This record gives sequence, structure tokens and C-alpha cells, in this order.
Amino acid sequence: MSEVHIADLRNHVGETVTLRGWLYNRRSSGKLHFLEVRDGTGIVQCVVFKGNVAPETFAAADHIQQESSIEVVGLVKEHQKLKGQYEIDAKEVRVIAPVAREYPIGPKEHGTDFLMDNRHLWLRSKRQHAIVRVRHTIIKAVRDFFDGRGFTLVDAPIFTPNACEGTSTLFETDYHGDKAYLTQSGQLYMEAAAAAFGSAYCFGPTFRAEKSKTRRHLAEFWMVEPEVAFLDLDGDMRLAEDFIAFVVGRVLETRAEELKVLERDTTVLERVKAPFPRITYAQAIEILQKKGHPQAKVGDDFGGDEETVISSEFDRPVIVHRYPISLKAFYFKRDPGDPSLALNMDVLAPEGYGEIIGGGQREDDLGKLEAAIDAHKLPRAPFEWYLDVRRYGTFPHAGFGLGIERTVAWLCGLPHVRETIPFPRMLNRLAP
RNA sequence: UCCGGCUUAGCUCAGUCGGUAGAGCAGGCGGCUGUUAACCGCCGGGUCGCUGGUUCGAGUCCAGCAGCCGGAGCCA
Repeated sequence: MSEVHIADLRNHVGETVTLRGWLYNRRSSGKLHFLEVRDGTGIVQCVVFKGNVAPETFAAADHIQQESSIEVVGLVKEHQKLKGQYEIDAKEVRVIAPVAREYPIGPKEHGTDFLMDNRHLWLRSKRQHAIVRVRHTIIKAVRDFFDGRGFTLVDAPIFTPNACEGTSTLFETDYHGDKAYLTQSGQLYMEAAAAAFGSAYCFGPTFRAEKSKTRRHLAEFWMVEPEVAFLDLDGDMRLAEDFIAFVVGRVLETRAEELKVLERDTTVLERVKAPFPRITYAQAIEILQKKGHPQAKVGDDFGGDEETVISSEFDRPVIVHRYPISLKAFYFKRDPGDPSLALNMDVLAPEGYGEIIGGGQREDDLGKLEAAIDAHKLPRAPFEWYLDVRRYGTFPHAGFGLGIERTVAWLCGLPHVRETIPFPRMLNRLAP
């Protein structure tokens, strides 16, 4: 008699096995009880027939409460009606530990706030389980992609001494008497890493203290940021589209079951193949003017609405490049053909999921970079180490950052990023 | 920070014209040999967000506050 996981039951048909898990749901029909048991790898129906078990076991099986931990011994069979599904004909049912109080999350609907208060329990339900597994696969694919292309993982610090880009609101903390901030990006460190390793990436949490309360924002989110030496903007765009196509392909290959649970329409994901359409910022403004935003003009940044209008013109992610330099952070290189433009690019996901990648080619000229720091009214001293990247053998380089949660929301087809991370940190939520 | 909406049983919600609080699920008891958010019968369960006001009488009308949701702004 072997101990098995539910995901492996198909390999044990005809055997008597032991299963440990939690009671997910229970139905009853006279001399039959149906116990749905989950063990983290899946859910299986255990059939408790009065004639097959001890009388006291049969009576007790009808009173086990949801999420009690239990052990079932029984025969693995293919489901009588549903082909390809398996069930267990129970011989013994033992409660390992009953619930100490009624489990709060029932089979019917609940509100978001209630579920978020019970996030630690909500993770046990089918839908959340599917999302977390897709997230896992995305993160694994991200690492496999860069590792497979000779990138070196170079972790960036989370405590930083200064406001890197001088733009977003940062979380401030005390660092042995000095002010420190939680990082909003590892990018500047990746530029130093690119000089050391050629191709480098970091992957970790980043923090924004903005009072944003939208379906696309979290206070704590994860970002992957590659940076490559001797890469220009064109190469950066190719890297971004190959990368996204790889990640989407991996999820489609390995998480079909989870996407089905999430009722995700995968036909739109199957179209995500390189190359992606590329338009300039100026062309994006023209699209907006034609499609219901006549007031759009050069110099505007795009809100969620505008991103949706632009991306809905295309059947796959679209790359928008060469924004006005005035809209972008100080480190972007100017377009030699038009110095009012930055050599930057954003990737907008389809279906209104918005910007998932932002990046571009960096300014590699020491004098121009110093001037840009001054123009943005940033202090020079905290950036001395960063300027060293230009002082000691400067080189053209480019990179980008991809937000994991927005990517998970897009691939899972979720309306809000709050479900894309196990324990979200939002404007008004620090617990559980 | 601004605009709008919501707040009633453990959960999701209904509650008419201002007149003694309702359902489904969950829980308890019972029934049913194939159920799939099973079903059927019975039972227990309420500071109607908080504070104040109007009224003979407020879940219901008014004001303030709080929390949450959606959107805007800001941003990835």
C-alpha cells in the first residue's frame, strides 16, 4: 500500500493507496458519501460506500467539516462517468485533525475584501491555486530564458541610499541613523553588472509608495531587469519580443489545465510570436487622435485608457518607441536623428493589460549623462559610482524591466493584479 | 488627493410607502446507492458600520465620520 499524491493517481489505477490532504467539499446520497479531497497537487473524489467501510467510519464521514485534514485509504479507479478522471473507492477514512472552527471560505461567492482578509486560506481554493502555479511557471521561464542566453544573475540591493530615478515616491526607512529607501528598480546596478558580465539580469521585489489605487498597481511588485553590453535599441526590442514569446509559449505548453480553470481564452495568447509590431510614440499619438482621443498631442504620457486604445489596434503585444526625452528618466540616450526623442521602448500587452515592459538604450557619454543629472535637478554625489560605468571604458548598452504581476494578470486573464501575488501589498493592505 | 457607489446573520444578498428582520450558502439534526457549488425536510443564528438628528415610531429620511469597492490623478 503506497502513499501517493493526487496528481499521480493515473499511474496507480487498481492499487490500494494512502492519501493525505484536506476535505475540499462533501456530498452525500444515502448509502454513499462523496468526499472531495485536495492535497496541493490536485483534487480527487473519494467514494465512501456504506458496504465497504466500518459502520462508525461511514457515520463519521458525513460529519467531517471542510478543510479538516484527513487520511483516506482506498482503491484507485477511473471515474465511472467522467473519462480521464480518477476517484478513490475508500476503505478507511481517518480525520487527522478536525477544524477548530468553521472554515470561513465556503463554496459560494464571497467579496474581495473578505477574501483578502483571508488570503492565507484563499490560496487553498482552485482558482488561486491555478494563478500561483502560472506565476511560478512564468518566473521559471524568465530565468530559463536568460540563463539559456548566457546571462549572469546579479542581484541588486533592496536598500538604496538615494532615489534612483528621482521620480516615484519611495518608502523611506532608517538605516542605522541614515535615511535609506526601498528600491524601485535594480537598473542602475545592472548597468554596472553589464560592464562586469556582458549580459546580466536581476530579479526581485521592488517598491513604490505612490497612493495609486487601480487594477494595475501594487506597493510591492516583482521585476526582472536584463541589461546587455554593446546592445542598441533595436537589439533591445528583439530581446524583449523573444523573451515575451518564450514565456508565453512555456505557460501555454505546461499550464493548460490551470488556464482552463481560469477560463482563459488561449487563442489570443497563441498569437504571441515574434516579431511584434513596432510603432513610434508619434504614430501612437496619431492612433489616439483617430480613435476617440482627438485631444491627444505630442508631449502627453499615456494613461491606462490610452494604452488600451493603442494596443487594441494589434493582435499581439505592440512596441512603442522613441518617446519625448522630457517624459523619460535621466539615463536614457537621445536619438541621434532627433535629440528631442529618447531611445526608449515600452511593450504594451493586448486586451488592455497595459505596459508590461519599459526600457531602452542608456546614455553612455559621461558629459551628457552629467548634464542630464543636473537637468533633472538630481544631486551628483550619489551617482558618482554610476558615472564610473562611463569613466572606465564606456560602451553602448540597453536593457528593460518587466513587471511580473502585470504579466501574470495578462496571461491568466485577471481583471486586477491583486490576485497575481500570493500576499499582495496595496495602498490599504499590509496583512495578512 | 478628487469624483461616484456600497456597508443588514459566519458568507453572498433581498428588505416595497417610515409601522416588531428575510432568503440562499455555511453550521446542527434527519432522509436518499452515483453525487459534481448535489438534492429534500426540520432547527439554531441579528448592536441593520459608528455618532447624532427628524419622527408617536428609523434598516428605511437627514448630517457627520469610518471602512471597502470602482474610476481619475500618479505610476510599472
